[in-house]
Amino acid sequence: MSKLSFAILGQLMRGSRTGYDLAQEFRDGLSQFWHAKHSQIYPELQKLKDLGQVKVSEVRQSSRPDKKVYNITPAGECALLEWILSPLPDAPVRSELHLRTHSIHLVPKDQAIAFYENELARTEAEREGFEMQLARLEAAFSGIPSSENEAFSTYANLKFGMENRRQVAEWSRWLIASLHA
Amino acid sequence: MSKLSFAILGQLMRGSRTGYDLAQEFRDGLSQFWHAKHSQIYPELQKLKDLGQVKVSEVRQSSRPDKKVYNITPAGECALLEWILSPLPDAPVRSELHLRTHSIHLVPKDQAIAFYENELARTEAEREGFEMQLARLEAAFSGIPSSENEAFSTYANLKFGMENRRQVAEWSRWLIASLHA
DNA sequence: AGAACATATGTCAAAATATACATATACAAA
DNA sequence: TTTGTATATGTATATTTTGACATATGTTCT
Repeated sequence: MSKLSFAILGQLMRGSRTGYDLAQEFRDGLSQFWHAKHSQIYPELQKLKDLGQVKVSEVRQSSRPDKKVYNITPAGECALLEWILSPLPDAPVRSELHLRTHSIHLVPKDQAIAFYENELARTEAEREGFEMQLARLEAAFSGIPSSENEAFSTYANLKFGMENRRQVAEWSRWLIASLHA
Repeated sequence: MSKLSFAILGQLMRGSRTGYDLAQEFRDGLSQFWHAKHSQIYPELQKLKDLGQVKVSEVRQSSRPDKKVYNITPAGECALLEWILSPLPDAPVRSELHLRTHSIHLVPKDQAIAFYENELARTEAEREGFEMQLARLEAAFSGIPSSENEAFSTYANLKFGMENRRQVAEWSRWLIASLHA
């Protein structure tokens, strides 16, 4: 069972989805903490079906191409629940931004400043995105959702994203100021 | 030219290294922002040699196995400098911690709390590691290294690591408190 | 004397991921 | 009418990364 399997099961636990639906979620909101392309998703759904962790029902559509709707099975639920709190392996970090920063003393300062100004703008835009989503969730639930609700999990990750972008932005500003000095 | 190539060139820019040296650096300090195993490094050094971006000299040793010392070439330097400020592609995020958090509402609260208490301890330990390294660098340079110095780049990444772990720890504490409520 | 460990360099197979190829329907815009 | 876009599902190929296998030297500890 790959990590992608659990990513998919986690989504199916929130309701029925097609491979296409999942691909869109991995491209958009979900992409803040996991990412996958449809070329990975379709074969993975097949594997999960063979393992009996999801079941599929084909739905005929007239206005659109037919689709395959996937649901999690009790076996799938069981596997998901076991995985959530199992020991977390320390994931190898690969940040190209910091790989570049590691050699930043080699380049002209003005160009480096422009580079990080650009990164800062991206980071701020992302932070605003998180803040808007958080505000929407808070409005819908009149505050923080209770911890039994799936919206709580979503809230926790959105909050992380917002705080994280804030931290990255602050660091970028420090770096830009240091390069100016 | 893969990202690993640039990771290696960045290290060789700081001085001669063997494949073994690089593997250790990727396992230890460098691993905070890039990671690679020796099984990836040795073939990559071969490719870089074929491209003329590094040169190798074999060193006979009496007290240890012979070794191959790699140096960056002018062509390698040129490729590295071009890469540092080139447009940064947005890297797909894959955080297993947040993938799990996405389903945290499904598990018993007390077990979830224990899980995040454990993560918090790891994060704090990492933060202390960064703080100690930062303190050592500051002591060695009597403050922040100047931005032309390679120690500046190292300092910037250590500072990021420290601030990042602080943010992650704060979020973990918030999450634990929310699960208690 | 034997075991464990750090040094040192490689290869091979499998898994994970990305990029491109491939096809089909329906709707809206130009 | 043709072009583009969203829906919908796949396969094929290449690259990246991991984990296991493989070997050899010298030192230190028991």
